[in-house]
Amino acid sequence: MLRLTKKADYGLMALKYLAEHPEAVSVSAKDIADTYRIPPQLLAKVLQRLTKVGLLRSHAGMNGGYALSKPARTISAFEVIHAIDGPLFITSCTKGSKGCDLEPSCTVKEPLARVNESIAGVLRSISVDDLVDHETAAQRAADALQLVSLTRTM
Amino acid sequence: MLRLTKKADYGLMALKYLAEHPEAVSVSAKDIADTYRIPPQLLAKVLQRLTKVGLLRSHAGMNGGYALSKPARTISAFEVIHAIDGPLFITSCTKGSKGCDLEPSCTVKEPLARVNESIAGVLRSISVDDLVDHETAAQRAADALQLVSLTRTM
DNA sequence: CAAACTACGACCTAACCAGTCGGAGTTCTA
DNA sequence: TAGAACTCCGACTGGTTAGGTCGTAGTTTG
Repeated sequence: MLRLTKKADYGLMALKYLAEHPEAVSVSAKDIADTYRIPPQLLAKVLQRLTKVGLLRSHAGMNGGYALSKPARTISAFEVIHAIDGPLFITSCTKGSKGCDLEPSCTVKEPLARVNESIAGVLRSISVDDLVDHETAAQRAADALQLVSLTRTM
Repeated sequence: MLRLTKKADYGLMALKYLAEHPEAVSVSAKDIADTYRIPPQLLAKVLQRLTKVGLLRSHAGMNGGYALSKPARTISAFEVIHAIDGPLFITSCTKGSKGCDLEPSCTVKEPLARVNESIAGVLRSISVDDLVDHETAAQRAADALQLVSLTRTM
């Protein structure tokens, strides 16, 4: 499965929208929701979280809305996902502090933790700006894939 | 969250166990379950799926059990996860055939699909054998991470 | 003041994961 | 040849979580 939540998707879509409309001083959650046919209230919640962590700046009141707080190129997909879905762990047992129950069983988890880091690295390499320019993002991801493949044993 | 299921964890643990005990002709699900304190029936189910896709060979009857159907080095983590959890899609809307409902909204999904490929590449680069030899696996994953990092923009 | 926003928390619902149960088939061994 | 020790498989349950809604309070502009 290994899929990220819809909220994270919505967050990325919204940031992409904002990156595509730099001329707009402030865009309301409703505008973005209408564009992508997303439940407005749900998107609002997502944007609020992104505001809380400082990726967005909000402006209440009439003609209010959201705007990027820094250049799209400096916002990574990792930041967005982390802000919305929390820390990403590929292992199901790694729950914050305590490890696997209380057993010495999980010898498998150590190497998987490294895999987890690799995935985080990939997500860190993608910026919101990359989402806008398809060509660039596709190329960058392809490069990453190719380099990773070099380490394959099979 | 982006985490894989416990079943997948169990599957990897079991394969690791089998790889560590090449002298055993056949290991019962119960033996492995006891070792790792895993619900025996649940593990049995997982092993059955792995058998179905050809990663394991099963032997019914007394003194029966499971054995690897090919060298541990040639079994990737990707295969295991795919067999147990099904195809992995990072995007929540990519459901087999049909795309995002029926809208032109999901322009975000194209670059994310590339990210998905990168992650799959990382998982493909880890073999069951790597899980046994921690040193090697850690090194390989670290290499992969470093290479990926080279493509970062930030 | 009223309209159009953000902000926030409580709530509901449906899906899915984890784990259990029961029964049927298979193989070795005494 | 009977029974023990397995695999195999589908159905069922219970708990968690994601997805989405509702209502209300606060803020800014016209």
